[in-house]
Amino acid sequence: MPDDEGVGPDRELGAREGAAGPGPGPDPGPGPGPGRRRRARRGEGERLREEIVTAASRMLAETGEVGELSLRSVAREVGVATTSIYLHFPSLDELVLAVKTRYFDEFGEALAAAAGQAGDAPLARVRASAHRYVRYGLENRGRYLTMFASESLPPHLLPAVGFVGRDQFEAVRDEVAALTGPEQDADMLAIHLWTALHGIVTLRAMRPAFPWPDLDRQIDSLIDRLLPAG
Amino acid sequence: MPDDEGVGPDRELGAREGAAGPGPGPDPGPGPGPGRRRRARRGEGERLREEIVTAASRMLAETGEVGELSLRSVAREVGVATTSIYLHFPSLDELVLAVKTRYFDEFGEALAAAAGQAGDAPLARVRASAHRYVRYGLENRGRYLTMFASESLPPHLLPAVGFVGRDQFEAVRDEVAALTGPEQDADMLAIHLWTALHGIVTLRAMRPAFPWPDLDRQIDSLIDRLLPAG
DNA sequence: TGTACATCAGTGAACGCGCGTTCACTGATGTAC
DNA sequence: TGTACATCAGTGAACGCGCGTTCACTGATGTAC
Repeated sequence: MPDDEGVGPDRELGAREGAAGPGPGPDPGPGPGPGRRRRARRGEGERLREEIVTAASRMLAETGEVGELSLRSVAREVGVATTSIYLHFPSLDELVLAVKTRYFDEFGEALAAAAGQAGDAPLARVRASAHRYVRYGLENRGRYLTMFASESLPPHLLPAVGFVGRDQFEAVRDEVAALTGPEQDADMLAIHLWTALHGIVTLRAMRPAFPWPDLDRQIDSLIDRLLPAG
Repeated sequence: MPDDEGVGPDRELGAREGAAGPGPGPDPGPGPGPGRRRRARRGEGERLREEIVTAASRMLAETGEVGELSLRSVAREVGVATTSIYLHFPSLDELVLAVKTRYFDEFGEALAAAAGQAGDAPLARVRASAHRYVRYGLENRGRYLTMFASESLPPHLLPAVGFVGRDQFEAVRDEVAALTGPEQDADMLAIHLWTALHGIVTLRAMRPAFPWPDLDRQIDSLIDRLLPAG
């Protein structure tokens, strides 16, 4: 047995009532059923916090509609009393902020990975980042809309965040700057590219009935136009 | 007095209780007060429909959040019983559709007017359209978001609309096609321009804290890059 | 010219629902003595 | 080793609110006779 820091077995997340279930029913599943959730031990209250963020993240990834998320629906999804959310988040806004933070982290990692796999050639890295940006946004529509469709955070929370999405912009800008060299206005070019990619994701998401061209061809054509041939 | 098409005096929209108000109070203003709304005469029931669309349009223009609009809040704004909305719209979705239709009409007119004022030179017309597109979107944030932030219409209504925004795209495309000539892929170029302009509007609206460059400079720079010089 | 009646335009009470928030409570886990 | 107690993690009933939707009703306007 490897060193487990004294954490016993059967310690998986979201575990509810062990072998000593109350009834003969084979469905002790989710929902506010008769069996209470097995409470975390002292010092492990953060486990519920993690479950809450995960559930809210899953729900927002599906709908992308921040306004449709409710405290009660998250509690239901986790299988916990509504009031238990308050143990970890003072309001729904703070929960949404935690979810957004996670989304941006994951998105940033995906972009960095794409550039990393593309090797060292600047143009290849820009292309890879751009394709990954759009593909990620379209494949994770709910996540992307939650990140960018509205700030939907109360003003007092914004300073803590800076402005979200900056990392995503800077990832693109660094690639562009490496590609075009110092004599070009890399900031302006990167803004062109970022806003254009954002427009592609959101318009395709909102107008699926439009006769869009092939996605890869569209992105390549855009880059050919926007960035000086290198 | 110019020819007024026989429409009598005192026929303004939203008129409520004339000189014969019930009480001495100087405030027969909005809200479900004691005085009932003066009912329209026979055959003029469409007047209320117009008032409802206007009120909903005003409310969505302020917030841009379709999900926050409720039947009851619209009725309150108009100063009418909630159930009266049903006299003209079978559901909130149909009302929102009517508002969107109006928004797109107005937006299309603004774009056409901008191109018209720019004269006959293709490049000048493209520039004018592009600047007007972005400026309109930013100055009418709520309208623009209502038009483009989500379809937010039930599937059975979509076929009736085609897809909204097509006129706006085609206005841009026609200008681009006139500018670049037949040997270029005008559709692709117009899509680049449309998605980029859309990205500029929505990202600026959602991320006001970002250090954006001067708007006109950004748009001109974008056009210089996207469209073949000439 | 007078009167009964249909219809048009709109009202208002009532329903059940999901919501955020509050409050007092529970009961296992760990700690002090 | 045993026991009283504090605390941590979570429950569940209750509140008032705005919502969409239903239903029976009202009452002025216009029309038929």
